[in-house]
Amino acid sequence: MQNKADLFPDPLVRLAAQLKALSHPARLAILQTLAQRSACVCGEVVEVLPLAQATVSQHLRTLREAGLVRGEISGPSTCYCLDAEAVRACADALGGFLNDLVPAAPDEASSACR
Amino acid sequence: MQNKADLFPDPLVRLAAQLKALSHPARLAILQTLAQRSACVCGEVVEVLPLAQATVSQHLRTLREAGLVRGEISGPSTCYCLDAEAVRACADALGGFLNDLVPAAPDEASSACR
DNA sequence: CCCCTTTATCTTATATCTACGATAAACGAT
DNA sequence: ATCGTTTATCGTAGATATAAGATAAAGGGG
Repeated sequence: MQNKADLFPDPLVRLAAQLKALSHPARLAILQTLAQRSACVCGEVVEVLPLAQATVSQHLRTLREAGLVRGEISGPSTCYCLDAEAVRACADALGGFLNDLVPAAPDEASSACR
Repeated sequence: MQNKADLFPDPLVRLAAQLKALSHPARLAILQTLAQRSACVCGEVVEVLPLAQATVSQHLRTLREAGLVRGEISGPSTCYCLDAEAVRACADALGGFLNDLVPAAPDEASSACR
């Protein structure tokens, strides 16, 4: 097949990668859970979600690799929490992209189709 | 395997689905292309992207099914354009979600990890 | 009617994602 | 050192996603 994704401008590739990390309900739920209890204990996340421990760990890894979440080992358990700065940066990036697409003004006549 | 995605709250499932539609660079590039030339001719999109016609058509279908883009047949060709309203709604949905996560105030001490 | 253009769909291949059992690794406690 | 707890990783099955060639469908022009 080949990976054509890298043929696109870098900003698009990076934005798409972050959105991919957000594109599963389990990962959105994990972010909510981490935000609610700022105490970010990993085991709690597993209890809250309807998924096996291995699956949750995998989703957490995805979020870590996307830079939206940080984790550090603390004794036998691991402490996860949102990277608030990164979450804001991601929100800004997508917000900027979408606002560039749609000039914000509600001029409904702007659509050329219909 | 089984689809565990539906076990999550409906708002999360819907938001995740929209983000999934945005999670590929080709689709982001398509949205930009449609926004730039409000004339939304489909063939132009194929010329701009480094992808085969069949692949572009498939990405366009994904965007249509996500409700972000509309298309109507016009003679032999097809006219696509952004659904500006839907794009704004999507931006608001994600913005709302992320702002709920991160209380906007830059109190960097809020992170419990490190 | 017969081409030509344009686009969607069919089919197939390859790759990536999702999910989880099994197992390993790390640590605290006994 | 052995055990129990907690979490990451390995291996793997099944599901989706990506990509494109081939082909069909639909319209315009001759």
